[in-house]
Amino acid sequence: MQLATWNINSLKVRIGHVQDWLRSNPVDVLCLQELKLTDENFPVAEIAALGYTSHFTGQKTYNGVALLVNHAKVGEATDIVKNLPNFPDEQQRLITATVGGVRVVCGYFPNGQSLESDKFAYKLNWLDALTHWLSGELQRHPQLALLGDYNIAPEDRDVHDPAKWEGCNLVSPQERQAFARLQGLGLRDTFRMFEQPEKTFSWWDYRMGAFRRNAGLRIDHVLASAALAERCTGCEIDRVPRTWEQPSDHTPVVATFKD
DNA sequence: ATGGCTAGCAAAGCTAGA
Repeated sequence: MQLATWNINSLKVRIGHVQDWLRSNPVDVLCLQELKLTDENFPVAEIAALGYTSHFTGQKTYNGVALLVNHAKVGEATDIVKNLPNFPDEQQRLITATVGGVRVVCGYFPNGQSLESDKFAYKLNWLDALTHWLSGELQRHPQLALLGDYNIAPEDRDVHDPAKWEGCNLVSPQERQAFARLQGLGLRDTFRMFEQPEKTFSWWDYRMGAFRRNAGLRIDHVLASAALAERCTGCEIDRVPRTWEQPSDHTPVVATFKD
């Protein structure tokens, strides 16, 4: 079983990239973030033509998340939950479903903007609510994966220039503690279960030739519950779509699990 | 390299992203 996550930064602009990527990477579930469109504008037919069922919760302009399910390989998704039941929120940042015996949680974590911002407090509150909700969800579903754009680089080796970024939004101690609390639930960062090339990142700024200089961050993650992590045989970041014309600033992360 | 892209909204520069 393969689970993937990709912040596509506007599904309207990137539908062609999603189609191209899924044709060469027919994963079982693809989690998308930053749809930036309302539900009535979701390209259900284009995704269905690829053999995937779409489940999504969108909003105008911002946020929006989706689960694309390869129904021929893993069957249809069940028990779909949109957003955090314990955190009323206008912003559409979470969608969860059971697919192929795994509870798949797709999240677009708040960015935070800066440590002084109200958005940073919102980010920490959102992370707190997510952690509490997940503790119950893990009891109900021992096989669970949390995929998405976390907007957190968990360690300095996930940052191209740790000195420059020290204490900043995305790498601050508060955010890394929140990430550690997720790990405290038994969730494991599948990427770090395996040997990886140094300076492997999942996001590069559009500006300043950041991709060319590999000046990136690893902020997109696949975390797996203890029981699911036992089945994990690999986790890779696919930087190829970042080389395509008019790319998303994020690139897909794919985790593979034994049946 | 100290936001110097990009997308959305809407019709010109704003907000937001990370």
